[in-house]
Amino acid sequence: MANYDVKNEVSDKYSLRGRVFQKLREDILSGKYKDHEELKEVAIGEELGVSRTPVREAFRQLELEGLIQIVPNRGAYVTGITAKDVKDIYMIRSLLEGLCAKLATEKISKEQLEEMEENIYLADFHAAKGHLDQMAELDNRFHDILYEACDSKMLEHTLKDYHQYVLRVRQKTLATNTRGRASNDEHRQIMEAIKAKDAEQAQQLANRHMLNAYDNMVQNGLYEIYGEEARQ
Amino acid sequence: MANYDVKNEVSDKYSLRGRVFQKLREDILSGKYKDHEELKEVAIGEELGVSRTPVREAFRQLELEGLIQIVPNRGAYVTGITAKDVKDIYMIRSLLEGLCAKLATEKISKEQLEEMEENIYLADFHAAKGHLDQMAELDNRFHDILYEACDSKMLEHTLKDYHQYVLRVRQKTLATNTRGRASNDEHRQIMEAIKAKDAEQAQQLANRHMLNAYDNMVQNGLYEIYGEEARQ
DNA sequence: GATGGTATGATTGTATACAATTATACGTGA
DNA sequence: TCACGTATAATTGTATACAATCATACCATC
Repeated sequence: MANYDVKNEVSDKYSLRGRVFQKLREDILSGKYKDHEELKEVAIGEELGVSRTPVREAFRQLELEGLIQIVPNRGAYVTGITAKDVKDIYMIRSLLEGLCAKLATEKISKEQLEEMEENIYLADFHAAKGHLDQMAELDNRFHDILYEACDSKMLEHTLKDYHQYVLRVRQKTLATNTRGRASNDEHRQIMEAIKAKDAEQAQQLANRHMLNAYDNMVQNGLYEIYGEEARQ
Repeated sequence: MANYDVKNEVSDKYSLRGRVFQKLREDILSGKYKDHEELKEVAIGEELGVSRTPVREAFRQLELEGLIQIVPNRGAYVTGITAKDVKDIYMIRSLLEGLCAKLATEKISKEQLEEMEENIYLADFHAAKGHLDQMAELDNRFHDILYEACDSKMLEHTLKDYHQYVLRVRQKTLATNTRGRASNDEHRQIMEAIKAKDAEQAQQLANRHMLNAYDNMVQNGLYEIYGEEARQ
């Protein structure tokens, strides 16, 4: 069996296809391409200096991500992310992160638990210093550890997808320093429930953690970035 | 705004790319291609009588579905579905179908509710007659209605993905006539809870419906189809 | 015999050419 | 003026050619 890189993020960064995919995803999520806008293969290709082939392949991936819709022989149309989408994602994630934490309580390895503790410790440090970028990075990593620790390929895959999806929003959320601290405290509680093998508690805490993150986001009015018409 | 077909299933059936995608997905899920098997573009292309281009595009989609893993400049390797995956999917679906039913209680349209009632009525008829194919078809449709009725693009998308994923297993499950009837009775209960606007009840029933479906599957030993090594 | 390097073949990555389909513009006839 | 059909252009769908990368086999060297 080939010992290929299991940690390989979906679609490599260094092929043209991968770069086109990442670029387009970023541009759609950031709002550069508006809802229902048509994406033309040659135009995108010329803009990025590549031929149609990698662009087309990226389109096929974006379609499965739900970011564009491809109509045969017609074209590709942007299906942007709306405020309603964000709300729904947090609702879904709330349930699934809870499940994930519950499963992780049984399945987590010693190494993963240690990395979690280290993560939280470090995050305390950066919170005190006001290092927002590092905070965001550590927050990402905390959740990734949790996803990996649940020992479910399916759940991990789904959660990582959603995580990616709302990443842009979430990073702005953490930029409010108080939420950064509160978030890390919640991480600590989750970690300690897992460490104590209290699956029920871990589930509830992870569940709440998501709902809190969403509430905070709403309070700070971060929906603005998606424009008025995205509002439900 | 272009009035493109919103019901368009992911990847059209009639383009070469779409057909290759469907064929490969079917072959992977049915076990024709074993775990870790390498898929070669030219070989697949020759087998299906198409060039590499549609095959490559199908590969990119399969990767995002998690059915294969593409290693840059090396190749595509099958990531089969294991018994553990099926178990995890039902666990996840149990939560999400519950959420979906809860949301649908508020959002369902009169037309959707009527189609549901008709669906259940028809399923009773076919159950009595022992028409297994129609039962399976109606079961699929019941869940699709529910997914559409929750009025959440994100949730609908995720649930449809998972539904597709386990479809092959599920159809065999319904083939046991008693489960077909029981399943339809559960559908009726869910529908009536929605009709009575009892969201909490709808959520619980949908939740249980999934767990029951899984239990039944395990009892009937349907994991066999994935071979011994798939068992956890 | 083991090790390492090079040549060769196989496979994927990308670009481009051509075919099929769809959208648009224009002209004809009522 | 409007409806309709046809021609043309634009765009996507597919096939193929070429480039880059990787795996393998073979041979030289120790």
